[in-house]
Amino acid sequence: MKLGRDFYTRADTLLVARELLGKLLVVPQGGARVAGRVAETEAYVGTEDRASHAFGGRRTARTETMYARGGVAYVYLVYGMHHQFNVVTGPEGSPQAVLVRALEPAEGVVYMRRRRPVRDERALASGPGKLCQALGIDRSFNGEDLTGPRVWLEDDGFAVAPSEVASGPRVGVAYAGEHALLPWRFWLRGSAFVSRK
DNA sequence: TATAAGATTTACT
DNA sequence: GTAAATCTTATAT
Repeated sequence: MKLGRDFYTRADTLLVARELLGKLLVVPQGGARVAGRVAETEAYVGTEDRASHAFGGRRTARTETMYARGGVAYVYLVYGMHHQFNVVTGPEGSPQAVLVRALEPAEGVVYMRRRRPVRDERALASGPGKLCQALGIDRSFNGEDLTGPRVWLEDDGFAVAPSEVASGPRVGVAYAGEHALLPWRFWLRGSAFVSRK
């Protein structure tokens, strides 16, 4: 079933990041379901996190979405060419989000392959930019309500035991100093679909 | 105004 | 392993 507002608005973003593992990210298109199981996430926590776009309370046209209430999509462009899909968490005015970094293709794989002609299924969505290309997520999804009909996360009963969740430092945030070392990246232990080997 | 660097991926050496 | 592609934002002229 589709995750409701209450899942996202909780205060503990790290908990949301952990619990998103194993859920399905669904983007219906062409009358079909296109979905992947979340294999890797990263938490970006509020104004104190030097790695976060909202560090120090920064507020720009791009980061405005991070300040929305939990349960909306934060989609932006990095390096001028790759989209990143995030889930906003916490209450309105609290800029926190969880970056979805990797998916295991689950439904509508043919639609994903149409946009990403790769041989190995493991390369379809094993990275934050890759999964956006595979699912057709672009900036038009920024601010989209995750309890609405265009994109959402759902629980299909797939259980993830605590021992199956691994954690470690986040990727690509070396500029964040000591905050770059915090174990705020989570992934399914042993999954072949995470972004790094 | 100009420049540098980034929550990355891919192709080529 | 290194480099290129190229939009947004921050900081320096």
